[in-house]
Amino acid sequence: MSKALSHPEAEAIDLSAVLDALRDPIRRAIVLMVAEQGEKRCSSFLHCATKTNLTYHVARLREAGVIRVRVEGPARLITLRQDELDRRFPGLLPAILAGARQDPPLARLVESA
Amino acid sequence: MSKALSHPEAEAIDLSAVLDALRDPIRRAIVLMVAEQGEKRCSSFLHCATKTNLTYHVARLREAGVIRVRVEGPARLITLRQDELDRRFPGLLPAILAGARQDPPLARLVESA
DNA sequence: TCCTTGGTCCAATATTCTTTGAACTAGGCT
DNA sequence: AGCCTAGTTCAAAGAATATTGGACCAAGGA
Repeated sequence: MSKALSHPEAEAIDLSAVLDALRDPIRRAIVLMVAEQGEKRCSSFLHCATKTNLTYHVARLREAGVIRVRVEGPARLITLRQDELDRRFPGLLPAILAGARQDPPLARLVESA
Repeated sequence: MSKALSHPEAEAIDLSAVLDALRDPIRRAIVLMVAEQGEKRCSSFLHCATKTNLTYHVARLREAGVIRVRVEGPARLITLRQDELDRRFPGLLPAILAGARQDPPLARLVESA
């Protein structure tokens, strides 16, 4: 039986956890790319970090409530919890995404995916 | 001769550094209180942490570009770099402050100051 | 001058976060 | 079955953060 990936409820999303999740450039790159291109699989980010390390970063984003991960066959598909997040912390995610877009090295990471 | 406290230029403020600074509840309490009550001295926050520890947290906020610290006699006076921050990352600080206000334990910290 | 107030600085510890390799599992294809 | 793809798990090592105590310093008042 496959383990159910745990996601916090929308109302339980914690500000410290979200800021903590988004303070890392690799994690911001993942989030930015999903924001711009929609659902992505983990392997789309192998140019950012090793496989093991990606598992770690994706788990942090998921546990913070920033992304949702669903299992489809052998792959994990990642989406942004944009609406839920914006209801809980209005304006926060858009502001951070805008900041991420201004960052050339980060934008380059997103390009190269 | 008194050391000149270093503050990053407005354009040099880094998103990772800002999120890093604001991910800590003690630091958010400091920022929230200065946002609501205007200029404050370090000692206003002694109920949040020890003296030494406050020096540390205040330095992190300053080095991230979130607050400005000026020396007046024996005291350090703290203000928010609200306008500069909002020009660099529009909407970010307001969103985080709004989130902080929703947080009962944090709001209680601000009350008790 | 001595004392108090308001903080700083340093060094040590504790904790937490990040990264890695090696071994593993689960699904799907042939 | 055997193999590949996609990703997980674990343990260990390394790096960064947080917290504390003790000594210190500078300004201002008695």
